Amino acid sequence: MARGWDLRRLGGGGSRSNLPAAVSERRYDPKQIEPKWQEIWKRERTWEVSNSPDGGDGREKSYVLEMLPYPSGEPHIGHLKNYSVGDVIAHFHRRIGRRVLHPMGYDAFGLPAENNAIKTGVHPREATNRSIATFREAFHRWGISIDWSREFATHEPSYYRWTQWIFLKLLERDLAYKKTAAVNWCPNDQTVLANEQVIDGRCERCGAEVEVRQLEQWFFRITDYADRLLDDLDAIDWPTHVKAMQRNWIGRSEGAEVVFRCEELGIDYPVFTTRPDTLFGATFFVMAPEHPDVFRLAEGTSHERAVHEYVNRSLTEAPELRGATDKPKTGVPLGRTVTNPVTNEQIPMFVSDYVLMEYGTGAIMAVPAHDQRDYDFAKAFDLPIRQVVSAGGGEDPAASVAPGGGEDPAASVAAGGAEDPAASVAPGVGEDPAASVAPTGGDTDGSATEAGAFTAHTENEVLINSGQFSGMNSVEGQRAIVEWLDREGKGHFSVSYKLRDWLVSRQRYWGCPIPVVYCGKCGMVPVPEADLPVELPDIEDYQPKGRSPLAAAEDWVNTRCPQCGGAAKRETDTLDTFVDSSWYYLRYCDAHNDHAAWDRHVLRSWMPVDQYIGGVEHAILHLMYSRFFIKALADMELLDVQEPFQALFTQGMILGPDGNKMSKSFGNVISPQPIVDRFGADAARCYILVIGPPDQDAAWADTGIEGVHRRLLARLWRLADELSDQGEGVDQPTSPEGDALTIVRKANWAIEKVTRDTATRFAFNTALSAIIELINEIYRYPDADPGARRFATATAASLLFPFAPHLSAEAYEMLTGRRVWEEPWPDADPDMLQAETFELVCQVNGKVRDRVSAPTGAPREELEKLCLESRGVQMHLNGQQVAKVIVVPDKLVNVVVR
RNA sequence: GCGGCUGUGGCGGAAUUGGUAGACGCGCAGGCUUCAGGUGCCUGUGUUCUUCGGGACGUGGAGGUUCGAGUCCUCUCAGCCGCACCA
Repeated sequence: MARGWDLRRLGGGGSRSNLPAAVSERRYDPKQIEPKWQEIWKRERTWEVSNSPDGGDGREKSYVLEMLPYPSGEPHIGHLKNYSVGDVIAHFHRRIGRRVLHPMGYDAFGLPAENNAIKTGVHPREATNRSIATFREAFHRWGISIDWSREFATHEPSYYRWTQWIFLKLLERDLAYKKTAAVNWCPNDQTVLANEQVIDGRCERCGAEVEVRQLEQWFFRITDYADRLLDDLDAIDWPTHVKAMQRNWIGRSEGAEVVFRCEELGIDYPVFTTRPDTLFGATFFVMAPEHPDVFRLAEGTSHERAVHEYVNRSLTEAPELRGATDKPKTGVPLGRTVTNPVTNEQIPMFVSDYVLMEYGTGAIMAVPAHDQRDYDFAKAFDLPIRQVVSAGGGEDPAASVAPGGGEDPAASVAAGGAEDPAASVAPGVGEDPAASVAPTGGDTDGSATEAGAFTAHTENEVLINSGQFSGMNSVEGQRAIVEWLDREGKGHFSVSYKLRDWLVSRQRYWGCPIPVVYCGKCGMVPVPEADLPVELPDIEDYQPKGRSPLAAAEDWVNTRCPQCGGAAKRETDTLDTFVDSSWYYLRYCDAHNDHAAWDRHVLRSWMPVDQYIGGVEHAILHLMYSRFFIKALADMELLDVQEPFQALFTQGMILGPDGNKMSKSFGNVISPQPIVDRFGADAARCYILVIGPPDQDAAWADTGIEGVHRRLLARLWRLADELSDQGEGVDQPTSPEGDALTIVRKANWAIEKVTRDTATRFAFNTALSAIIELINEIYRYPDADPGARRFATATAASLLFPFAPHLSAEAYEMLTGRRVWEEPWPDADPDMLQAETFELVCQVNGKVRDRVSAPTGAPREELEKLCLESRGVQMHLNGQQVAKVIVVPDKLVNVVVR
């Protein structure tokens, strides 16, 4: 230390004192600083927090959690961002006096390790444990403040024992069940997939085209919770787009179930509709190709053969081709009719692939006048189209649709007469089939009317051609029709969901075994809790062959029935890894409990997670499954919260320097480790946070990290070094003057700014900018009172701690000998937040014409006078009459002239 | 088609409740220190006109409200994300 100081003296030569630092041999060296503090934190277990009952020391709890990492190879830059954001929040909460739980673990089961095992023969456990070691090492080197005492991985028997226990609890409650169903099969990964894991007809993981197979599989009854999953979104502090995605996925629609009877076969076919008000317009009936009754219906009719051909073609068609919304409608008649329950008309039945078996009842009533898809089908098959709802009722219909209805064909239709100016307003409808018929179809005799196929569903709509219901608006009509159907036993109100039950079994090895056995006498028998865990055996051959590789482990498969003691076989499917990660945050609360998954009282002291941080890619799967688990477990009175994650923050992606998503194929992958090696963890963390709002995507730029290193970290270090022996205390000087006052004010401004940006907005980019501004200000006045500079520098170090913990700890220690994380978060001195003068903005007609210095808190009259007298304002008034003067105290004066 | 989001200098981005547009960083230009430097330090940097006083224009576009609009309202254009033949 002494040597460095001497060199500075020599080089400084007594001129401006910002020079000495420049010639110093001592430099900011993260390679020295970072390991030093990491060692201290590890040795002293600084970030551990206890569950002891007296731990209730009056401090408010805060559970800060980043999403469980899947350890594969090395961590990437997205991990660095995720844990940097989380660590800022964890540190900040500690510094403002909360008891913070900030744990870490690993999502250790899963396909990549297993696929690697198939290729290389290395046991998935071995590869996974290696990756875990690499991740753990990285988190240490990044200086993330983790309570390591609670660490675990989901592939450890001491963890999955409880995953199995939860499975049994769900089974007990009939929330886990087995059924044969059409499921998504990935031919590449040789396993089934959950609905949520199929993207555009392809496997989310490997991209292979998914096949549909009829298989017996395990499901969790998440649909029982659809309404609660939907409603409780209102009570949690999540980004709107994530809530929107969940709502969308749950896909609740209200409507009615209406029964259409096939008299010839004497079978009732219920359909679901959201538009029971259009029931009089149902002129035909369509079933999905997968509907179990299609062959039976067609049997003995002249269409039997055509139906077989059509269905077979549909079932073998590639899902994404079949799902294309723009392809022409196809289908064949079934040769049967059903009765429209309100008109008693016999309407023809069809089979068509635009009807989905998975939604509703797999059959629909088709209302071509008011549904685009049905309309397209009716046109293709020359079926009757009957308008039963009229937009706008008696008054000029155009009025209700005209604004913004340009691209809406209804506008031209509703306008009725072609003379109506509104009709000509609708551009670009020429290519729409409806448009060509619209002008003549405007009259309401019902025969040729294909109007309204696209009308919005509003209270202005009125039912027509609907018997006793004609004249009601469509909202009234819906209710009246369904009530009538209900009385007649032909229908009732109903709710439908897009959400399906969660398919949890996988025909793969590297996952949590499902704890049931199959006994010839007793059937399916759950493994008793006392016998858990059912341990995953080691096997020779990982190759999937359409069934789990576990099926070949005969010693393991063959077992005794827990009930009768007879020969039995184990379930060989394993659980979807999303099951493992649906409850891990509970285990952290009580990680070492070996007689229960958790203690309910301990859980009560930590749950829910106060701040969850992760990527949007988990907006549906992981987050929905976890919410389901919590609700189910709460219903079993095993815990006391209704939602796992009270607040959610979704961080944006770090893109490659070229602005593209980082990927090997673009060759734009930035790996965090070389960055940390070169600039240090503090610089890497700060750069990732200063680059922009953390919830937005941002492209990596090497020059940016150099900026942070230079302007923020190295300069703070130099200030601390320079000031370390220029005094003792770092308290705010009692009555600073001149430059010292300026510096002290800036420090207080920064305290206020950093606190607000960090606590309420997650605006870490502007918080860091404020610290840079403070450092710039200390630099700007090298000759100011060292006491003021020491105070400001210590303040900067203190504020920077959540972002750059190593350097901050070092700088703070250089100045004070104390540990910055043991200091309370600084409080801004209100007296220092306002100067005695401010720059008054002088405007004429809203344009800035001058700026003059004015005393803070000056009365309006004085400000008005100052403004009117200012040179710039005088120049622009030149004799015009002042109409009005607006005064905003301590800010501006606007002179309005005519 | 439905739902959600974003448009601000050469670049990333600031701007709290309607009140100085462009904080901070990068880049660029000039200067100082240095044997030298890709280090450090200082100054300047929206566009444009200028008689060097200053003026005009400027937040995707067009209107509107207001003394005053990046911010509020209406319409519109572009891009991104999610879902999608969901009855």
